[in-house]
Amino acid sequence: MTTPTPRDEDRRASERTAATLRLLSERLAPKRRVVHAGDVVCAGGERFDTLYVLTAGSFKMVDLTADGREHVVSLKFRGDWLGFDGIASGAYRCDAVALDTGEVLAIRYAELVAAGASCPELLTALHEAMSQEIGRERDSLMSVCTLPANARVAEFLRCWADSLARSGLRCDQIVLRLTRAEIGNYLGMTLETVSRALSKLARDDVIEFPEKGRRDIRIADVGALSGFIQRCLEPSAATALQ
Amino acid sequence: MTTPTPRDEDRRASERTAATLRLLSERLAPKRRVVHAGDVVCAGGERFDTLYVLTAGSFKMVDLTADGREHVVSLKFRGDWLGFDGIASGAYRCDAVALDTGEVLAIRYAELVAAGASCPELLTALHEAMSQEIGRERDSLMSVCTLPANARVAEFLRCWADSLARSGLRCDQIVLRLTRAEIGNYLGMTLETVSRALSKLARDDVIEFPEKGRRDIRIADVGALSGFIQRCLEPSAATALQ
DNA sequence: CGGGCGTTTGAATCAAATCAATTGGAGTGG
DNA sequence: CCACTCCAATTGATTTGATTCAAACGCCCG
Repeated sequence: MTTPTPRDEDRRASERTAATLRLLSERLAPKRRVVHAGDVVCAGGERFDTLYVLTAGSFKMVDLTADGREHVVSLKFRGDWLGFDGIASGAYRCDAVALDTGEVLAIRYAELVAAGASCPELLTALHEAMSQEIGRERDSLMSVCTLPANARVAEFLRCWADSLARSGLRCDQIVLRLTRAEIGNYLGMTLETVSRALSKLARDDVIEFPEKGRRDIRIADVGALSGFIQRCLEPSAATALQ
Repeated sequence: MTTPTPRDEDRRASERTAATLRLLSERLAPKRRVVHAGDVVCAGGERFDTLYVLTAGSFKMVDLTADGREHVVSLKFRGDWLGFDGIASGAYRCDAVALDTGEVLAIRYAELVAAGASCPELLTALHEAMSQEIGRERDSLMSVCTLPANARVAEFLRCWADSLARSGLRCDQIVLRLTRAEIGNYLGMTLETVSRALSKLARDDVIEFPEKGRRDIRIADVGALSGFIQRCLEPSAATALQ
């Protein structure tokens, strides 16, 4: 089971995003832009006029508060759009920072809406992407609110694996391109707690660290992650702690 | 200072939502629907085909997890739209429950998009509302992740007051139509902690309970709430705890 | 008046943060 | 190649903020 066959659901999702990317390319001839780790697209505060669609690689969205602290608010993968938060206020609200090398399509919002008049599928694609972001962000809010630390880290990995699966990529091998501190920032806990949670997951054989450096993670069975999360919620959770 | 003059920003926001409501009414002649406390619009799981715009009253959005627990994920006020989460999946993802009597406009999504072809302002209104929801939800995620319990409750009140201000309503008087348990559920803490935080805020004269029943809250100065939140974050926060 | 629900408040407990020390890997330069 | 630094990560000890458990109060309504 080194390269498990994708679930139907994931395959369909993957095909759908492929179709959307094709549609956008054909109808709008968007500029393609290759990005490398650390590159910033949609800098917070910058005037909004274009949306970006991620065709490869991954991004973190970083919000800066007035008092200087910064916060990772979401992660983006193939098929996700960047920049929606700019439509309402006319300026991007946070930075999109590339985590590895990848590619985005730059889509002028005005052009997209104009083209939408003659090609409703474009609007449908836009609305679905926005709707999905709303739902996705709600889910992450939910898990932050209700799950204990160990489960939250497990859920984080599960989401990451899910996103990879939906992108059509193998999801049994995750290369974390975030430090423990950044993961903690994203999940609302300290880096020590993240580290402890990962150690606990490894100790329970839910994940594995194949390399010496502990940046990449093997997830033999995504279902085991869900199981771990469940165990954290049960009252008799003696095993899922410590 | 019993009825403070609205800030310019709030006045403009209020006018903008009024303009949007007018536009929707003129172009789409949407059905108006009066709701009473407890009424459900957009039941989770129901097939999606219409969006609702709130013209009066307030709503809570309640998400039900697979295992039966429910979670208040956001609050809605005049000018907010309900049902965006249904676009992507074709079904509403959570219940919208009225907190008091109010009114919504029912807008068929298909009609809205069709009318958008000849009246781009309709699409702009839709996109701005969705974008705003994305930004708003991000903010609430942020505060849940980073603020300690006392500050989180203060922030909750500040947001509620802000929303009232943007609706053109007086914001120095809030009638909580949620129990402590529901507030706690929304903010990711227990009802006891909410109660303690409110008591603390009252003890510090940031809020007041004018009535015997402790459901409505006077906020003489919204700025004082922000000050309280700041104090919670400072390292020498001796005063903002306990 | 009495029952029921929501709320407040106190005391004990616990999970996570903080503080602190150590390890480990990557990169640099002698 | 090794010594050195730097930064990320791990792990342990301690503290603390929030939950849990428990009791009492207040309000509403039959």
